Amino acid sequence: MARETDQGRTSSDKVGTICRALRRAIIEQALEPGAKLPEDALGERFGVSRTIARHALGQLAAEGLVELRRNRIAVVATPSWQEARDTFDIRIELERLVVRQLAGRLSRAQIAALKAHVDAEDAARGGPDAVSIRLATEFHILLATMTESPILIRYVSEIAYRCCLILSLFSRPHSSECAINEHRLLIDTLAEGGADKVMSLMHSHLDSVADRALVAQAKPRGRDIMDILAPYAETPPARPAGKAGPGRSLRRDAAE
Amino acid sequence: MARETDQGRTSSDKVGTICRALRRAIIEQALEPGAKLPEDALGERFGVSRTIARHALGQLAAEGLVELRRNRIAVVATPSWQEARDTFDIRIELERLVVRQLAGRLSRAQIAALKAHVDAEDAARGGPDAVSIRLATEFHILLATMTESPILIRYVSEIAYRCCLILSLFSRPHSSECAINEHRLLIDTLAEGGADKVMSLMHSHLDSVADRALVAQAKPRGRDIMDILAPYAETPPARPAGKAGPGRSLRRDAAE
DNA sequence: GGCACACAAAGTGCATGCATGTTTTTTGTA
DNA sequence: TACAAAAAACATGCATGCACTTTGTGTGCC
Repeated sequence: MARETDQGRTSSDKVGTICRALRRAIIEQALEPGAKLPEDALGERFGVSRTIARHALGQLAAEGLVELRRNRIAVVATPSWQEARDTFDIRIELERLVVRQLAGRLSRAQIAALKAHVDAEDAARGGPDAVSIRLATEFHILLATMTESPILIRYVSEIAYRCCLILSLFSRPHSSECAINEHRLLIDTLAEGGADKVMSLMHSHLDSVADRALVAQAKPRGRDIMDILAPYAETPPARPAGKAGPGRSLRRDAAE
Repeated sequence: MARETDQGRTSSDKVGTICRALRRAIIEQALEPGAKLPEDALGERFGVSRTIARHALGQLAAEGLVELRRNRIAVVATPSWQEARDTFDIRIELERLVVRQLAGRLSRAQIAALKAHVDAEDAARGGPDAVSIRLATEFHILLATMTESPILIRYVSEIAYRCCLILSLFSRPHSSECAINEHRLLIDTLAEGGADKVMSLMHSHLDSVADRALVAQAKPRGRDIMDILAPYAETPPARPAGKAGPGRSLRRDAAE
């Protein structure tokens, strides 16, 4: 009874639970960009009321993972290619900051944890791409966590998740071996301690990740049909063979 | 006009209204760090129900402007000094990105808008510090807006607001003339177009802002009384041994 | 057969009510 | 008077209900 600020075990934190679940589902591409997220369905699935589901969607929207349109069903965010580029630009700067703070200051335990994580990445190489991408992302988040800077952690996490989303949108089948090697190299260089060296290493690592993801600009898989058909729209719909004249709302993909 | 991207301007958007109002109140120091924000009071004040007030608080918490503790009244965030430093570090990198994108690409109208804003800053020089700080912040947000990169705009806005909060916490009476001059110089250099030059200019500008704000680490004005008294707590109250050094602010939250 | 309007189904926007947890006041006791 | 336990007041956590908006569908008119 006379316990002092023991908020640990009794906190239900349903909103947080739903957020985590949805985040994970999104970055593992179980929920593709554009997938609908009705409050009712979420609430029912997680055993809570719409109120909570709604709140969770609000948080996810604040993180940029979900798009919230008024009076319309929320959908998983669908960043444009330009947004994707900008996101990676920001990510590069943020993670340079991370490794700058970390260079030469990691404890042995931390280095071990990082190596263990990369081993896990390695182990997942045979599995589905989604898991590899998630693990690679979580490596970067783990790195950020070690700065113990709440703001940096939050921003890097957020943007890394967004990049995950982007990868699932634009990237073709993911070749993750190189990323894993780069992660190992990153750890070693961090242990050595040259801040500038690690920063440029991180820079080029993320650059190559972005390149692998974004070279093929012309392939926006789950994009809005309006955008996909834009190049074809200049021909008149005289021959409506199923894909010439999109009226208005033909977004009939995704979400069962 | 754009067929989408029309979020929030129309209709009620009560949550957005409350968010904007609270943001402004916070950055103008009408609400000091640590100020309580009960859902009831907010709801009543803005003529909405607790549900909406609660949702708004959630958004603001996601932006880092308010702290949300379970089962407790929400309060305006109170960043630690270390968090403040980290925030400015991030801000520098983000705004370097902004001016990098903008250098040499501003239209005449945009430059005019920027200059007009600085004129407004100038006009507000006699008034209260809070307004000067807000205007200076909004200058940076205006700059970010011109990139037309939603992510960059969001992040810079968020972090600029946080910096506002930090200024109100740590900064002594604000001397804003220099900042205004620096803003003018920034505009001119942006118009000329040397990206590197503008970037380093922005860097030094924000560095000096941070310095003006953060030199006096030992002066956390509106802090929690527990933190304020922390240095004195280690000795019995009979003889408080002067300043034992601020060292660390003890974290009482057991956030797992 | 195609188009427009009307109507029904689905979904969100929001307020309210009750349960639970926290803070403050009251009260009983040494 | 000082102090601690109980209780009232207060505030949040969450579910539910209703109104309004959007969307899908059917019907009548051309």
